[in-house]
Amino acid sequence: MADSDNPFEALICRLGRNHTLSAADCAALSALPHKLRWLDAGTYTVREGDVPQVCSVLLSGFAFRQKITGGGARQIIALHIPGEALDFQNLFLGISDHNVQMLTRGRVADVPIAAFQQIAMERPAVGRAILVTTLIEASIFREWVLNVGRRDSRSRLAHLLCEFALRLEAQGLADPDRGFELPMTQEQLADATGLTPVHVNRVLKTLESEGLIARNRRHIGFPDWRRLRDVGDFSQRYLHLPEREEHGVF
Amino acid sequence: MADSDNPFEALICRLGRNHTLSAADCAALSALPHKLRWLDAGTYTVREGDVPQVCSVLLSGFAFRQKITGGGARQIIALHIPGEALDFQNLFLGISDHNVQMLTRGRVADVPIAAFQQIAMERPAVGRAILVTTLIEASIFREWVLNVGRRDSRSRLAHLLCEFALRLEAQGLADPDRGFELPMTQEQLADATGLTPVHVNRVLKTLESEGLIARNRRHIGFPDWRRLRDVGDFSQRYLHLPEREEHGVF
DNA sequence: CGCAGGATTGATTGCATTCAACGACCGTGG
DNA sequence: CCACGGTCGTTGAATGCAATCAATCCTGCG
Repeated sequence: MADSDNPFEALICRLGRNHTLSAADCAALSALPHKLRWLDAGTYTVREGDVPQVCSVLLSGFAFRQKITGGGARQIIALHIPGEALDFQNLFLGISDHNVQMLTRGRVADVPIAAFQQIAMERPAVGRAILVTTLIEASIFREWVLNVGRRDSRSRLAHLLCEFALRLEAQGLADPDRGFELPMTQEQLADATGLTPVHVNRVLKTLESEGLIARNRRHIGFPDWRRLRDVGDFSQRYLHLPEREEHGVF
Repeated sequence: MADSDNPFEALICRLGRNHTLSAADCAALSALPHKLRWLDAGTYTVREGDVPQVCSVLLSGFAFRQKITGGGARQIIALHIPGEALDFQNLFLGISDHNVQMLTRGRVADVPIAAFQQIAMERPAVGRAILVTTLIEASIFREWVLNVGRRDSRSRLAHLLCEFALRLEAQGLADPDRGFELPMTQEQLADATGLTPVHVNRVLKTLESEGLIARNRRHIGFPDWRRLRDVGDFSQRYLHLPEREEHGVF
């Protein structure tokens, strides 16, 4: 292991967010065998059709899931932020039905699938935490079906920005007051929203001109979170974030 | 219990499809406490915002998941056929983030959530079978994001029909050679594909005139399955059906 | 018979796409 | 240091797919 710090700290925090883990559970998670790797943007961690042998845990940087149509059109299905495991979806399924790729350069810890399966079966609380995490991912998939199926371009983008901001905040990776660095090109935004890059560009400019977002290169600010949230028809219920008092700004 | 037959037979068969269950596991499932109910088309089994107390198992008829935008547009997220549990997605999540509704009149067995949680925690094989089932549902959500996000109307509808046909067949509920009875209005098809009812009507007529489907009221036949599959850009990998020889017709 | 829900058809509109070009930024290498 | 190439972002004009609006047609049913 390259560093003294526990690389699974963020993951444990993430898993513990929706289901309490004992100290022993956390220790077992920390002791998972793994290999650390740096991956460049665009690197695949899972390919459709493969039978994954390891489950990568994202330590830094960002990743995404995508599928491609026969015609070559790409749809981004989900975004992943540090602290999330990239492969729970494939843990028990065998052949992968989609691709997982790095959005930016970042570091991952590759854990053998068998090790995750074992810990999930031997430690009910961990198994349950993993199940809950995958269920939340499924909830996000559902919201994306709605987003892409029934919202107009303006709402779609606003919704995507809201989701990303809130998830970053929940993981302690961004202070929404200051906005965040959106690690995506407009082409990737297009693939995530089912639009074209050109149209994404126009909609972003619209949102900016309306004072709903502030842009500085890839940095996105939220001058009027409430209104952006309304435009994006955004309700955070589907993220199943733990209970807490209303956030000041959000 | 109203009838002598085991109402969970189809569910057990379904759960066992992707993960072997012991006789004891099956017996435990069969012994789940439950109440049988007949539900009319349109009846909700879960409502967004509710904390479900029971998990309904669909015994006959069809059901679907849906979400509504603030503007009132509805998106159908998934379809459910007999033998499927309607609420694994909410089993461990608390507040439901979407609605589940009957598509047709049908019969369900309501099982207390706690009973399902208990059996899942006490019987690792059952827990794993439930996990795998929810992962497959998630895989279907992903494919729907792609379908709605990146396919044109013709492909979307063709894809939907292919999926439904294959799932019915896998559950032994339809013989694809003879087609099947599609339990949806064109408006519901529209909500499932992110289109308008009017456009669904036109696309269906196109598919029919091209010889890709045969229609007789709600009955859909497949005069040229291969071509329909191609038009729908359909690959059954994402359904994670158990391995077996290629189907004669499909 | 008449009603109601769903299916069908036509005419028109509009949102997003497509095609094409240009511009801005950045790292690289001469 | 600056020219160069590549990626990404921006803009304009034209096109097109699906939406919208509005009737009309079926068909089962009370």
